[in-house]
Amino acid sequence: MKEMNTTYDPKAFEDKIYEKWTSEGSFRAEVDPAKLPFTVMMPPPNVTGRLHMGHAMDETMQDVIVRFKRMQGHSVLWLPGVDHASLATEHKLVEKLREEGTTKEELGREEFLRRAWAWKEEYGGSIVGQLKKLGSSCDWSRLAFTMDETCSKAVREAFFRLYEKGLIYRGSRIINWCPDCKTALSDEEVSYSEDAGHFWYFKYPVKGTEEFITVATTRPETMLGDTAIAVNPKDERYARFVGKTVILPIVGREIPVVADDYVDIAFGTGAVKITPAHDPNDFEVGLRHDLPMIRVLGDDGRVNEAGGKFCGLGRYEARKQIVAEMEGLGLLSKIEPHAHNVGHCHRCNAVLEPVVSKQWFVRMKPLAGPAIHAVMQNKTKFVPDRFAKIYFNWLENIRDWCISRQLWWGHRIPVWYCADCGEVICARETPAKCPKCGSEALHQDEDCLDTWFSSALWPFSTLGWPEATEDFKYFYPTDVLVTGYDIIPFWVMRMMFSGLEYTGKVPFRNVLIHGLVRDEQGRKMSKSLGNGVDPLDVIEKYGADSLRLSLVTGVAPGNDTRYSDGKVEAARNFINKIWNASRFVLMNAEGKIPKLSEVQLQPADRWIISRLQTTIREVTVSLQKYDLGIAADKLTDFVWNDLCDWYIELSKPALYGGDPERKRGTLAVLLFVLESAIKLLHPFIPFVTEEIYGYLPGAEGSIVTADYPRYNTKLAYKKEAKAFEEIIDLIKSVRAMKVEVGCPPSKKVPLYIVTEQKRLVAANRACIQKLAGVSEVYLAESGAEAGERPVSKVCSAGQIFVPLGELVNIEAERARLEKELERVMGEIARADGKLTNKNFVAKAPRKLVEDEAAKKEKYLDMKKRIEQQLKLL
RNA sequence: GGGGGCAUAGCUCAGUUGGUUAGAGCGCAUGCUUCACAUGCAUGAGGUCACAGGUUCGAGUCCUGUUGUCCCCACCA
Repeated sequence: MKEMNTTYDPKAFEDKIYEKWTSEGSFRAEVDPAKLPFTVMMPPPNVTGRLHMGHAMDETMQDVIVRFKRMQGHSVLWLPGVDHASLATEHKLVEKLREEGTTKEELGREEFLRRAWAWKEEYGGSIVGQLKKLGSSCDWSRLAFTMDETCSKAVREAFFRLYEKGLIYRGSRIINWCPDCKTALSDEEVSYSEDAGHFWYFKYPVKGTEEFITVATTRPETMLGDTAIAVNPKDERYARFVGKTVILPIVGREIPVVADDYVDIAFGTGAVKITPAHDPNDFEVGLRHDLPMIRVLGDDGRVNEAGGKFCGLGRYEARKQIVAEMEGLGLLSKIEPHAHNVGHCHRCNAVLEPVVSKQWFVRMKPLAGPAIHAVMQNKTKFVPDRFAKIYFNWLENIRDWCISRQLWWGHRIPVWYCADCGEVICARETPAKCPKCGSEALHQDEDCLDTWFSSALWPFSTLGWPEATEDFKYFYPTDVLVTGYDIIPFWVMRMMFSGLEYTGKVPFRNVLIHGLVRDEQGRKMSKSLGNGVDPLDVIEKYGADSLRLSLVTGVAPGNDTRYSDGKVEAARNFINKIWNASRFVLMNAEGKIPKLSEVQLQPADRWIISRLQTTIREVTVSLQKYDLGIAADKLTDFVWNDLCDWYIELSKPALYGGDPERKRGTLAVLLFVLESAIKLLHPFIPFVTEEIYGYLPGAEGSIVTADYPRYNTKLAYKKEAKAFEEIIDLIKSVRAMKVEVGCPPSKKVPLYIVTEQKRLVAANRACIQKLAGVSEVYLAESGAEAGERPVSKVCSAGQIFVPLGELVNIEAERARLEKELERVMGEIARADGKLTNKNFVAKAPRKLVEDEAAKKEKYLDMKKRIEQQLKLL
């Protein structure tokens, strides 16, 4: 046997073990008709990114599930991948170019893309390395990238199909425009924050009168594009103006006063300036009243030619000058401070401009319906199910999805325009000529697709769809998607409707939603706060297993969790415990160790085997329900308390007692329980369990593909285990008693036990001596055998007595017993309360009533004993 | 305005379909160099489960309301 180090040192083996797994192809998924598939698609991290704590938790959860299923005998595919992250990557690249003193326009599309690919190669590889550090057991031979050939083909196919069905259209709508990234965004990519702003009240002169209509605005610069004033048709204050015109100050344009229900009489002045090209509501008003749309802000956020003399000014400079000029004209009636929600770019945080723009959209209503139904019919289940509500809420209020981006890094829109006849051609492959006029003067749409358009296809594009590949047929639909609640609108929803639309099936049967990993004070980890913790630093310090375990323990599904070094330390300490328990077993395991079935089991053996069975059942059930936190908790409890604190201590008399057969039997039990525990733990802490597995005599191959322990009724030993609990209780009682009376733990005292479990106590005499710190164990008929005034305590097995002679303080002892009596009386009263309640006896399950009665008996017995003892004092 | 979460020990959190005396980790107190482990062992203190009603034989758990707190969506120019 190789020697194990005295302390757990993850650095000594984690990397080595991952290499072994890789070289042995342990995570290779096989299409095997004899097995049930189990498929998980990894949410692809962005190429630009570095793994953060959120990823670490997400990956750990997936890995736990996947390793569990693999050990259970499924043919597991956990498919890893990387996302091209169109906007995020391009944004970073553009910044880099700026530092180099150039721009993407200067480089040109081709050169820019060449650089982007180089960037991808560099960062994509680093993400893979980080995932391996964590221990992720994914099939690297199937590593996918959202822009690889297979995925790109799927994107064109999907676009083509939607286009043919009329579910993709091009149109001029108000979209969110980022003047920094210079692209359109979808509604989901806008993050709102409350910013301090102002209301500027402008007076617009009514033509042909001396009167004014006052309007308020938060964006004065948009007045350049005003094409009407709207009032509510029921508003008597303005009724006489409807149908008249006002003269737009500075610009001089004559614009109508229209009546529209959209205007809230009670808000502001009751009159609204209408800028159809720069506000979604105004846009609608404009359509209803057939108003011209005048766009006054260009793509760079500067006023354009339509803005006359302000042309070329930045939007805020224009705002300043316009306000000043209005004031000069005496048309600024007041300024009020006003906090309002302003949309910011998800990526660069710039203030967005709503502008009218010609973009590509996906018609969402027809796609949302089936996606809602599938979840209603439980074809896909959310875990926890409360997230289904959030999902419904999104889909029921969904608006068309703007999918075009004015970017270069991404999937180019598969649409071509004929320069000669203007025909619009959507095709899977680049067309050679115009199908209408035969012209070869075709040019492809300049824009790219929203990154999420390709992500939406991830569960099947990675398997080769639209081809009916073996992988696709075998591994699709996938079993579970693991992701954070913040991604539901971006991704979960879109994969759902995409899967249903293109494959006719839900893309996954379950969605396991988790929360965010926050910092120690509960704040979101963010770059600006600088409070992010790098998982790799933690791994460096504590090892990957400790990080993994700390990220799933004490976490309830869907809830946020806080990261803290303390939690990782606790996990590390636990793993060190496992390590040393293994070391203890292996140090003693010499010679040939018999199988469990060949051994004469002792009461303690049956107890630990029984506890193991219970643990197997509980952990298996929890994992099947994706309750990782509960599973980890049960395992920790079993290994630390039952195995280490009790069974290992109980085994020592047998190991060192000099009876070779007893020793071999105990070792058989120790090895069996240890091996089972290691297997149960493996999904959570794969490295250390693999390392320990390698030391176990008789263990073959890798723990990765070992059989997951199964609950065995024959090994449940329910009765025996319950009986043995009395021995444990007895030992605890002796220890407590010694502490209570101030007897030093090192002082060995004789122990007298009055019990009906004579055989059980006798069989465990050595254990009681060792664990309770007792010199001799006597089976007594009464406390009198322990001499005059022994200290006593009742326990579930009966009553224990220790003659402590001069150590006993009569008064203290009386107080101690009285306190105990009080507690017992309380219990009796409680049980009595239930048992005298006719309704309880009649309606509660019989077992419960019986238990309660038995309990009362037990406490009555205890009461009697304590009272007797008090009399003797 | 709409939707949702959370409120349990000093702190961080678990608590399965309602059912023993509500748990864990950390922290705290006391005592232990016991031959796997001080990254440890033993013993212990600490909780009106936010509040008020209701359903039930029985509520931390289910229902209604209140308060506090956080998040998401929408958004009035």
